[in-house]
Amino acid sequence: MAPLTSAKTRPVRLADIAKAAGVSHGTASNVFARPEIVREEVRERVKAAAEAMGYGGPDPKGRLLRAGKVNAIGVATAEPLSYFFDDPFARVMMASISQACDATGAGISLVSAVNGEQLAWNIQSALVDGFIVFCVDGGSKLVQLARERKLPFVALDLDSDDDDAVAAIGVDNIAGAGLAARHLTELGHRRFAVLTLPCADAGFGPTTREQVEKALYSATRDRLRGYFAELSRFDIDVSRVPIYETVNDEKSVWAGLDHIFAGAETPTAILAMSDRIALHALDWLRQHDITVPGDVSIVGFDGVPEGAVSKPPLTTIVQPIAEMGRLAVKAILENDGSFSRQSLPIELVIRSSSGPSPA
Amino acid sequence: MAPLTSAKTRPVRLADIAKAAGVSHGTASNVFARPEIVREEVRERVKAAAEAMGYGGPDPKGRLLRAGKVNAIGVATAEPLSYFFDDPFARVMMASISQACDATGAGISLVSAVNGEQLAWNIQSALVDGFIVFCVDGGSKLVQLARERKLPFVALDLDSDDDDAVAAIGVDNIAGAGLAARHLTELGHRRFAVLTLPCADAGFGPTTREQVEKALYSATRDRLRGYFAELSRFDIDVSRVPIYETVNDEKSVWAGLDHIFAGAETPTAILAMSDRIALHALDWLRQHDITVPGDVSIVGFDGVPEGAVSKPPLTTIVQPIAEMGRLAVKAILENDGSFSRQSLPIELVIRSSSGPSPA
DNA sequence: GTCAAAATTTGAACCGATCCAACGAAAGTG
DNA sequence: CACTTTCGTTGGATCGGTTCAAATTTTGAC
Repeated sequence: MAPLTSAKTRPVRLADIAKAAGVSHGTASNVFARPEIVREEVRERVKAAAEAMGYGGPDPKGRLLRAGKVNAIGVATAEPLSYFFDDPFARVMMASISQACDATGAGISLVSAVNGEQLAWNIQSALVDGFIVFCVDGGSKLVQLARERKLPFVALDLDSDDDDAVAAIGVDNIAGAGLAARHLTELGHRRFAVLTLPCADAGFGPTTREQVEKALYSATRDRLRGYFAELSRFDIDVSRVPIYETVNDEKSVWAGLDHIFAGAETPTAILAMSDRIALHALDWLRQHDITVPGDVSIVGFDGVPEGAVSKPPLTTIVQPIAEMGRLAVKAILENDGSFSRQSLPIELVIRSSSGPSPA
Repeated sequence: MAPLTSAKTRPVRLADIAKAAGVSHGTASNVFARPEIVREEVRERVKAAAEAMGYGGPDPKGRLLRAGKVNAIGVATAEPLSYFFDDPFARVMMASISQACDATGAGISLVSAVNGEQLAWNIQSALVDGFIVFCVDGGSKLVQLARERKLPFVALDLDSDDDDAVAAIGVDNIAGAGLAARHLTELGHRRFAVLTLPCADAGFGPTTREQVEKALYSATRDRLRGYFAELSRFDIDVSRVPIYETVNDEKSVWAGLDHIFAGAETPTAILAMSDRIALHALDWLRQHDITVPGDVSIVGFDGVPEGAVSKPPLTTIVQPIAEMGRLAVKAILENDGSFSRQSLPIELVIRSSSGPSPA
């Protein structure tokens, strides 16, 4: 009773079929990797043996070790994995990253974890040739982890504070935010409110300029700086502009508007730090019979496709998301070490969510 | 300026730091894998050596080979990679797959390719413990490829024809389609049109029952069968029901409706094989001032979240997408070989896109 | 029939870790 | 002080392939 294939495991290796076919493992390997250099008769014999023994082809695990290259890039975020499929910005970015990967034949590994411990492990053990890091929240920890791995990586975000020798691709958030604020002031608006992206680790609520300056995520900081710099230029007292921190979801945005419009002096213009925030705000305003842009104007940030078909279509600062994705993939794949940081142009796209101040 | 990676190579291996620290490679390995069993003094010495030599921790490539398990599951489709981020059904499915993976700490690798040659290679060389196969189009080839890899895999789709011993999770498309057709007939509708998912390899246009029977993707076949079986039961002459094949995008759906509504006898009820089709149809109808459900009723299929907030909200057959994702991941991860195929319940959710026949 | 060139095949080395049986030293026991 | 445990460390085996210089067989020319 020879214990043959125990149906549980697949202990059939290349060496096994080589022996079965009566050739060396070197030749067996060639049959799969470079069939043209092995004599037809032998090739068929090996293939037959493989077939007979239920061999599924060379195991990539083995090849990988020898080759060194995984041929896949990791995309990392500190959000839960589903972030990639839920968030509009992430989706557009991922779509362009995928296209770039498709074009070069590289695969994509999604790396994430909410729990910090787990995240570290996931990054340390990810089988990838490099990382693209989504610096949404807790970005610096991610960057830290990615760097420790000593693999090429690019951060999708330009941190204006530390030009820390970390390779990064992003936009000038300060300038972009300035564009938004300037657009609204030029339309005559003087009473503003700001809906921010997350600053602290969790939670939402009214916040202050000082708090936002401490935000983990640099884009949040820079966008507020951009808004306020421009508003100040128009002699608007930014210390009186209400700032509400959201977590980029419907609930917190609605709570923010509840809060803002409960005040005595309601704004005629809202600066939203993401299109997602702006779109949720549009819903809230519609439900409260506040017309846009009649009563209130709103400008988003990002330029996701949903903004073009919302009601009304959203005026926003569009980032060249597709281009960013493409460059990020390129930076990883063709990593020659030279790449450092790249700032891409943003653009104000005026649609119908902004109009003259009612006052 | 900072000396990040030496950019070219990273020839520093565990063995190198072991030598540098004057310990055996076994001990060096333990320092990283089971620090608690090595004496503190030694541990620190090895860590210091690692730090000094710029060692980024044990390379997963090596560990992988020894461990055998990749701890990642592959999600495969014959569509371009961006399908995962564009298609509403895929997105919901992926979100639930991600959640299940997050919960178990497994990673996700996206595997795809439009080009067949490339697809085969990508599947053969994917570093995963198993595959979840999206059987959208060209499903059988994918299943074939996945099977050859001799790894556990689950197809997300129940093919009513070949219960081919392939593990699969899906819904009873025939019954689901029946539910949709019955709902509309009970509302008095007698003039129908069907918008199908892709059948042939590419292209769209008017088609016939016979053509659809040859569809590559079983869901397309089964849904049509379900529609027609139920309609026949109500003595509707299904041979006169126009069938238009779409490719599940706006362009083909609109072309389909152009075609269908150009006919003499326009339908009062549309059976759409996906919510995506139904949603695009809703847009077309609105633009043509055809009221829904006043003039025309429409029922979708899938139950994607967008359907709940469309105008009007979509009556549809909802699949338990989240549950399917969860089960699929479970099937791969806890693969005990026992699993075969599982049919999940579908449900008719009546919203506002369906109403009594105008006639 | 002989010999060099061309075509194949072989087998050892290597990729970078983990695992484990065996071993040496320190600690505990009688 | 001899004798077991316990603890920490060692080094060889292994995971499953690819690669390449050297060996062997074929083929071709004279």
